[in-house]
Amino acid sequence: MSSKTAGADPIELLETAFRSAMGAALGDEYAETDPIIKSSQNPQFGDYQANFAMGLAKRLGRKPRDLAQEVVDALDLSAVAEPAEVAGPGFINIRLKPGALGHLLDAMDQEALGVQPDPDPHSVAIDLCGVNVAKQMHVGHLRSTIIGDAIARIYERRGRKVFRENHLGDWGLPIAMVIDQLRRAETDLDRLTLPDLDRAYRDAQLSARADVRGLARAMEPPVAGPHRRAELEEQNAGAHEAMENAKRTLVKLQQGDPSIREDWEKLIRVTMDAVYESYELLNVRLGPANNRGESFFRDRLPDVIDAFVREGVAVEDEGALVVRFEDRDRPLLIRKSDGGFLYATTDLAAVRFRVHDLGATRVIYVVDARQRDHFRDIFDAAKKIGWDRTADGAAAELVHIPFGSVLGEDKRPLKTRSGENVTLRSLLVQAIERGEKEVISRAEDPAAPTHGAPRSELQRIGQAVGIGAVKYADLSNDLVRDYVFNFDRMIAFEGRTGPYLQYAHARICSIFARAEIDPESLRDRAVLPDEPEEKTLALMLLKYGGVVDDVARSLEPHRLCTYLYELADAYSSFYQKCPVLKADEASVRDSRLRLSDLTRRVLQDGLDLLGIEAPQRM
RNA sequence: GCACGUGUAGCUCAAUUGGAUAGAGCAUCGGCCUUCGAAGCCGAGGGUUGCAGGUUCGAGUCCUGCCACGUGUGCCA
Repeated sequence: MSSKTAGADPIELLETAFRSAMGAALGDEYAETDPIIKSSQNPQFGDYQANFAMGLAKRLGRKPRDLAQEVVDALDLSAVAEPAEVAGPGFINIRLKPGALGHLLDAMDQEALGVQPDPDPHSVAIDLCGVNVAKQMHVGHLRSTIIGDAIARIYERRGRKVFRENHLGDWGLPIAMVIDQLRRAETDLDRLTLPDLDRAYRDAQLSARADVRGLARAMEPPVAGPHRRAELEEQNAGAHEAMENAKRTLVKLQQGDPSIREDWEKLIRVTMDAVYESYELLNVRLGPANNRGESFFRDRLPDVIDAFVREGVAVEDEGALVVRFEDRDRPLLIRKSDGGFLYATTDLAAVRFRVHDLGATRVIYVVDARQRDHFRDIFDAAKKIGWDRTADGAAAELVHIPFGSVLGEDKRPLKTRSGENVTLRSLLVQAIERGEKEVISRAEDPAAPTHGAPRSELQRIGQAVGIGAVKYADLSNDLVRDYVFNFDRMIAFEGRTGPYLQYAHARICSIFARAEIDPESLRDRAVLPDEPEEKTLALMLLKYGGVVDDVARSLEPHRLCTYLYELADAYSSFYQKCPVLKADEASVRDSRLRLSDLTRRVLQDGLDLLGIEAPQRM
C-alpha cells in the first residue's frame, strides 16, 4: 500500500500482508506466491478468505492445515482484522474490524470510488454497432451497440483512450444492388423514407440473390419436378442479370461517377440520420466521428493483398487467394478468383489500422456469435503476418465477443407478426412509451415525490426508465447466450430490473432532498458500520473497484449488473432496518448518511458505465 | 459429415473463472405501510446442474464418450 491513492479494496491490503507472512513463514521465495484472497460467499466464513494453502501444500507435499496455520502465525492483521482462522481443508478466514471498515470507506470516498486506473497507456479499439447503410437498424443491432458502448465506458472510466469503431456496411455490391433497385423503381432519393429503403433492400436481395443452392439441389437426385426446375432457372437468369447490373454500378461508384456517387451519399444521409436518432434514444455515445466503415478502407485493400502475397502468408488456390491454417481445413479467402475483394479483406485492413494507426493493444469486436469462425480466421491471419503488434512494439490482443441472438417468445429470432425484422426504432419507442406510462401513473399518487412534476420531466424520466429496463435486461445476461426478449418481464419494474436500481438511487436522492443536506458537508464525519445490514452494505461498496477491473478484463458486463443489483439489494435491506434521518443519535445518522451517499454515487457511476441514466426521482 | 456454441428450480437467469451447504428474480404461499419512496422489505416451499465415466483434498466449472437444441461451413456481408 505504497501509492498515494491507497486502494479502497481490502483485497489488495490483505494480499500484501499475506505475501509478507508467507515469505516469513515459508521462505522468501514464497513472498511472490498469490495468496488467492477472495471475499467470502457466506458470512459464517468471515468477510474474506485466503485459499492458497490447499494448492501450495499439494506442491510441497505437506498438510494444508499445517501450512495455513504457519502462515497465520506469521500474519499481522491486527490493524484491520480479527485474528485469522484456519477452517475446513485449509481455508483461512478473515473478519474485518468495524473500525477498519470505516477507514476503508473513507479511503474510497473520492471521485474514483475505488476504481483504479488501467496501467496500459495504449488505446483500445472497439468494433460495435456495424450498421448497414442500405437498410434500417433492427433488433440485431441492439446488442452490439449497447454492449460495445458499455465496454467503451468501462475502459474510459479506467482511463484508457477508446476508439469506438462503427464499421459501417457502406460499400460494395449490396449497396450497388440497392442503388440499382432504387433507380429501377424510379424512387425520388430526396424523399426517400426508411420503409422505401427497406423495401428496396428486400427487392434487391430477392431479384439478385440467386437461388443457386436451390438450383443445385434441384439438379441432384432426386431431381425436382420440371416445373420447379424451370422456375429456379428463370429466377437464376434474372438474378444473373440483376447481379451483372449491380456489378457495373459498383464499378461506376468506385470510379467516382458523379451521379451514382450522389445517390450513394443521399442513401447514407437518410439511413444515418435515423441511426443518430436511435443513438440519442438509446443514450449511447456514438456519432459521425465514429464512422469508419468499408468505404474508409476501400483504398487500402490492394495493399493488404500485396502484403499477404509479399510475406508469403497467402497462396493462390483455384484462382482465389487464400490463407491456410495448420489446425483446420477451412482456409480464409481474401481475394476472389475474379480479383474482387471480400469482407475478410476489409476486416484485415481494419485490424491493421486499429493496431498500427490507432495504437490499440486491445481490439474488441462486439459482433454476434455467428461470426465466430470468421473472426478466428481473421485474427489468426493477422497474427501470421504480424499485425498484432503496435508501432512501439506492444502486443495487441484481438478479441471477439460472440454475443447471442435476441429471440422472440417462440425461441426463434425475433420477428414481427408479419415475419419482418423488428426495427430498432419501434422497439425503443415502445420501451419509452411504457416507461412514460408507468412514471406518469405513479406520479398521480399525491404522496409520490414526482407528484405535480411537469409532464415534460415525467416524460424524460419515463424515457430513462424504459430504455434503462431494456439495457439492463440485455446486459445482465451472460453475453454468449441467446436471450428471449420479453417486454413485460423487463419492464415489470419488479425484482431484478433496471428500474429497481434506478429506484434505489432515487430513494437515496430523496433522503438528501428531504433533509436538505449536502453530502459534501458530511465528509469529516465518521462512518461506523455497526448493524449487520450496515456491514453488508459497507463490504459491498468496497468491492466496486475490483468489479470494474474484473469486467474490463473479462469483458462480461453482466458481472457489473449483478454487482449493482446486489448493492441496491443490500441498500434496500439496510434502508428497511436502519433509520437514517430518524436515527436516535446524530453520529449514527451521519454515518448512515455517508453510507447512503456512497451507495448513491456507486449506483450512479455503475449505471453510467452501463449507459443507464439515474434520475433523481421517478 | 465436420467445426463451434449452449443444456442449472415450473419460467428467465447467476454461481467470484477449480473452493466450503448450487444462488437470485418471476410465478405460488405467509407476514410487513398512522415513522425517511411498498418500483420496497422479511420468510416458506421448489434441484440427480442433459446422461455415463474420469482427473483430485475438492467439479455446475477441467478431460473423454454419448444425447438434445442452435449456429457456421471456398469465392455473399
